[in-house]
Amino acid sequence: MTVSDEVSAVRQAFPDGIFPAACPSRVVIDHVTSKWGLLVLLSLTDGPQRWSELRRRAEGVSEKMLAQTLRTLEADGFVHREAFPVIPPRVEYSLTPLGEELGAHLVPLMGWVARHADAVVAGRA
Amino acid sequence: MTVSDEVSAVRQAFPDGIFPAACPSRVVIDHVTSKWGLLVLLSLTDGPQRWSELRRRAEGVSEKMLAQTLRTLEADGFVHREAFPVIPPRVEYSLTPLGEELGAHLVPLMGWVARHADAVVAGRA
DNA sequence: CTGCATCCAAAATGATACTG
DNA sequence: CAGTATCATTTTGGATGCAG
Repeated sequence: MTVSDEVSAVRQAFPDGIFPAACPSRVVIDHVTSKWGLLVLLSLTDGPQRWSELRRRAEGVSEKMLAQTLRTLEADGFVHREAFPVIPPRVEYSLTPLGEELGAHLVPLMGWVARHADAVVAGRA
Repeated sequence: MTVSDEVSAVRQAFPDGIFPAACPSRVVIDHVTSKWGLLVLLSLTDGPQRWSELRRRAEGVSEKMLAQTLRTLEADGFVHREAFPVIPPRVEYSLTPLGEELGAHLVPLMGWVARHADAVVAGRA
């Protein structure tokens, strides 16, 4: 075993070590690891945030992609959207309990990447 | 703090909570969380594997994308490629020490997703 | 068997203008 | 402020042929 005990969890889900194309995990993985999905989820681990704040923190995201990402994550049950009927409009996004669980796995991953990214990029001739 | 201590690691890297577009982490994240990068890395946590085996396990990947993914991960220093000068050709891919570290974070994530994917997908009306 | 190169189709993404 | 609509662009994917 090269990694750890958690491997068994993956093994249970994929006994023959194959990741089926039709597997529901593929869908979720695609959403979570999408270009902006990860950044949005990570931002939200800091607590509820407004649209404009998310747009600012996930630097480079277009309005279209942010809207799409948020709607996807909301449909997946990771993100909660709450709109306040005021003028000007105010909408707050936050993680659901499920989203918090997911974030608990994402944060260490991002932490590791942040620590090693410079070395990795530097190593690419 | 909504998630855990590891948050501080991310905070250190991104003090103002902004994920800069030009950040090296973006590049690494894009590779690691690419559609096939994740599956290839996950497969390799089982140990060294040949091209044909990876192609079979990451169900649905085309030759073009597998080749591209492997070259990217190799350039990043996550994957080691060893070609044996035999006929017919035999090429084995494995995780580098860096890749093992990364895999250690990816496996728990995938485990969690595998356990929740069905519920998530079912919940999408 | 393990790839790389090329062409073409399709999907994801982005810039911009506009609305409640 | 928080989006939507539209169009242009980029990226991705599949099919095919070929080489070591």
